Amino acid sequence: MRPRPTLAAVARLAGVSVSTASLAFSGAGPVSDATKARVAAAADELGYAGPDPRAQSLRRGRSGIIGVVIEERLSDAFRDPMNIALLDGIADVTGAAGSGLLLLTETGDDRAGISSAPMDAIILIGCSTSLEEAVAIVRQRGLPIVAVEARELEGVLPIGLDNRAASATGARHLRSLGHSDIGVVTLPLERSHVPRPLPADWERVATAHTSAERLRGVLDVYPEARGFAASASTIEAGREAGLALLAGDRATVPTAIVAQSDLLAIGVIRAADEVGMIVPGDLSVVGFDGIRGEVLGGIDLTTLVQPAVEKGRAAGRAALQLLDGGPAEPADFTSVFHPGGTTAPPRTR
Amino acid sequence: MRPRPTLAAVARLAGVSVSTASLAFSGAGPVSDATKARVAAAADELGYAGPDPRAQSLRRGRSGIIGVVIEERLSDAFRDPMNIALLDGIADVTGAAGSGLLLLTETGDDRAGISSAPMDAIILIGCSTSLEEAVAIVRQRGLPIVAVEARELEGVLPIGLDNRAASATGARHLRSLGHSDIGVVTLPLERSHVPRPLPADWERVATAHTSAERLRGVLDVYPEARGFAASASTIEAGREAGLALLAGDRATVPTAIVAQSDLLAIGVIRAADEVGMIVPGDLSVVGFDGIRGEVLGGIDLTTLVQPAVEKGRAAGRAALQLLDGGPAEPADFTSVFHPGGTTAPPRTR
DNA sequence: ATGAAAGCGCTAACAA
DNA sequence: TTGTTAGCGCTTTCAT
Repeated sequence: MRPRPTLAAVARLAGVSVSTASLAFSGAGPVSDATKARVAAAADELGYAGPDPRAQSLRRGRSGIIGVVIEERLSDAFRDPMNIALLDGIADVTGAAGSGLLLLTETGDDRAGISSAPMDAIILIGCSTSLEEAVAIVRQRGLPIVAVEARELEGVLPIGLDNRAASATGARHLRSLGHSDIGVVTLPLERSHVPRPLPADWERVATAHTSAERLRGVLDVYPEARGFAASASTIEAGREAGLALLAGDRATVPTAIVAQSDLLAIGVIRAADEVGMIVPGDLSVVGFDGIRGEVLGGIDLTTLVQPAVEKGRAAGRAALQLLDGGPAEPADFTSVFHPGGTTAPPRTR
Repeated sequence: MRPRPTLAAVARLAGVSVSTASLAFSGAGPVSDATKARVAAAADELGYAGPDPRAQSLRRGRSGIIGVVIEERLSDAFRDPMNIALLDGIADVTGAAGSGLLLLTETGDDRAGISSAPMDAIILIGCSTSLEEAVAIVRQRGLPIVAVEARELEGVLPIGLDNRAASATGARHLRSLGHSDIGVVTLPLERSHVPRPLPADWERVATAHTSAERLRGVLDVYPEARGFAASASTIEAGREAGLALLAGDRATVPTAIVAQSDLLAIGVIRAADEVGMIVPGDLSVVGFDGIRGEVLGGIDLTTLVQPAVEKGRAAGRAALQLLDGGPAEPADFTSVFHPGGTTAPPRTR
């Protein structure tokens, strides 16, 4: 691997000044065609691959990179279709603008990336259980910050979702069907993703904004709902939580369960199946997200459909606007209630 | 957003030279504790967030970023669990080394990223249908290149998989069961991912290395096998391909199908189901990959299990070694045949 | 239309 | 232990 030729070398060979060569390269600017051609020839001969992005970054004060911070390990994060949709939406916008996406995970003490990777802006997704620290670091660096579904935070542009209202809608649907005893399976509420019954002081310990909001929405309608916090947004975690809520005498068990994600809902349905309960005959189940495809196994889930890709696009757009120095539009998305086949009136007993 | 303070400013405030401040910051180097403290205090007062990564990149000639090139849109790429596993393996190694992963897609004319993003090395994954161009660009830039399951290419460090041999193993399994008429559902073979029967001149038009190798493996055992090229590695594409191969009179239809991915295999099984064929009674199905989890829907697929995460780790390690200037170890992985419940002797007819 | 010069913020020699 | 110096490769005034 030869040392990479520099623009200076090209200029020298072409017999022009460095600045002229630079202009000739960028295409724009007043350069005679003859000169342009000579520069091109020289570049070709030397195998010049274009301006060094590192030098460009320094000179222009821009790296062309947008960081995306994900809380978990990639394999976990990508297990949830919502994250993928979100990322896809972001990539859609930023890719079109010529910016690359730098994937940063926040696992362990791996603050390295977030505190020192070259980036022009940062988008925080799915990292609600440890927002503060990330934000503190990034803010110190003076980078524009966009956060998807995070608690309002000084200097952070929010991309929101109507988690509380939408969840309340789902709950009211159950109420209108006649359910009076329901359970909630929440997404992880705190940093320590330990599955466990919802503690009484959850409001105090909860650091995950999305989970808390969705929970509040349900409690708005069913203040007495019992809850169980799942360990992750996976089918397996949902199943576990479902088994926990459905354990015991049939008469003492909830007649409906609101799950905070569709994957959790599928897990709950599976749990119901395992304990011999029919959905929706014996148990109604409501999800959240509106995922499509294979994982559903043909189930028409009653759920709240959120515009995940659009959310991603908005986040990407906001990041681009912020780093352009312009004011960015905070966005607020609305979920749509989808009445599916997993809810029905409770069996009279 | 104030202009970001520079190291020079910190040094001035602390009353030391810039180089001393630099050393004090990096922790290493001989600096008195008193000085260190003063520098720290100054940094604190100014809100200095550490060295500017852009300047560091230029000075050190390293950006700390490793590019990962994916052929398709993210949403497509992430639909295949193998890609996620691969990425996870890569992230595992590179993350530990403090390098970030820059996600680059190769969609459309978006060569921007790959030709000008700041990176120290690049890993090509799942982009076998348009390898050459990508490699040409990157090689020009003088970046170390690692390619996963790609055709041997000058200056590209290969991370291989025994695609041909493993596929042959799967085929021989079918032969030993007594099958004589089999079909193959291949992954996309060319750039234009159009689903269609395998053309006679596939060897000439195929640009996808993995698909071609797996196909050769099957043809080594069944030279007469009929093929159908799927449009992607998805269940739906597999179903489509399956329906195509299983159309027509039961007597003229293959008794076994080798699918080049597990997702395709599941699709084929679904197709079989739709045309009223029982797996494995009426039709044996072999997959490739060894995915686990929900998508399988409880099916114990006969397949070839590849070490995807390990492959990713090897790719990450290789990239790191290359950019350290050291020689890197090409790696070659082996798939393990897993005899599952989707293959059986053909029904006598 | 072209050239000269001044840094972007940092680090790594080398000197003191 | 600390300071001085010289760039990394490029872009952007400003002058010609």
